[in-house]
Amino acid sequence: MRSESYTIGKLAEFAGCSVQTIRYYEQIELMPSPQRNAGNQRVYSPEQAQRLQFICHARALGFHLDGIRKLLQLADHPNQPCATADHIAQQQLGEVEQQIQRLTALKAELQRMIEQCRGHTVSDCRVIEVLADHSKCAASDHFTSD
Amino acid sequence: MRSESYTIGKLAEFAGCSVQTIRYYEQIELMPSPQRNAGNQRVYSPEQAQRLQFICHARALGFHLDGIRKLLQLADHPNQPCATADHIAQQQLGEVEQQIQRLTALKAELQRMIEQCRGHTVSDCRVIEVLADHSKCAASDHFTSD
DNA sequence: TTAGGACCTAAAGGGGCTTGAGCTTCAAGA
DNA sequence: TCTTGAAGCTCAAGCCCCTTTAGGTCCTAA
Repeated sequence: MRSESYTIGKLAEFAGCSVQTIRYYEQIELMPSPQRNAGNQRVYSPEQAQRLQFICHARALGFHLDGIRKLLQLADHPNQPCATADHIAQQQLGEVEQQIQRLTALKAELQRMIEQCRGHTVSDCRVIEVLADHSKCAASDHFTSD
Repeated sequence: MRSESYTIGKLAEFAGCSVQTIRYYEQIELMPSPQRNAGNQRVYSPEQAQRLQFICHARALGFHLDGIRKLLQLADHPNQPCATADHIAQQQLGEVEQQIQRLTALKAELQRMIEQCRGHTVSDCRVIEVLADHSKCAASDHFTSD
């Protein structure tokens, strides 16, 4: 086994995911089936390691596996225009921004709930009160979004 | 059928969830099995409607069903101290804050990626380049978090 | 009466893994 | 050389939180 090849464990460490996840990616054909050694264990090439790193990085950025599949196809054809990649990234950015907005609204409401908790018994606890009664929620707009 | 009772459809509308979701909550015993009318259709009381509203509101705030189950138990015992409810809400707030931090970092990276895309062919597209090479990612800290 | 909307059950699907059972292989130390 | 324990293997099921599908029954209004 040459130094520039990886066992599945080393590859997982390199790319920052779990061994099981790698096998899962192989199963759904996001990663190619690698070579095997004499004992039937997977042996990965540096190119395959790169590919997995790409996938894991994109996942960490929140891309869906579908989007990643498209990006990988693009990466395999470097002479095509990159409008599609840009589009996928833009879409991802949009989703992330929406999610941040939504979470920021939730954070405000949670904070208000917690701050107002008069804190003795459940019966005068704002946390439960607010959850029980939608109208006591100051910023109820976010329920309609998404 | 009295005016203050709900069919499952009306209840779904009232609480802001789907009919199937209500049946699912019944199945996992988050909602009680309601009475049935002569035609075996579910008939909900106002109390049950309140309970579902509580659940849906909490879900909209991102609480897990497990946490909601606990909150519901608390709500059923109004004379207990509310520390547990407060704790669950605090925990939820912490998770939301972390998520916002993570997403904000991702947003910055996505924006940088997109802005730098020189935009002609895939071979000089920063989107793909950055995804392929972790070291080209300026703020790579967030991969270790969580 | 009839159309069509709302309801029923049971089971499968989905996304993206994770866990578990029950095995084999590898690498390092005694 | 033997042993031991980590790492690997396959296949299947589980997880979260629903959603979808199939194939029916019931209700309501025209």
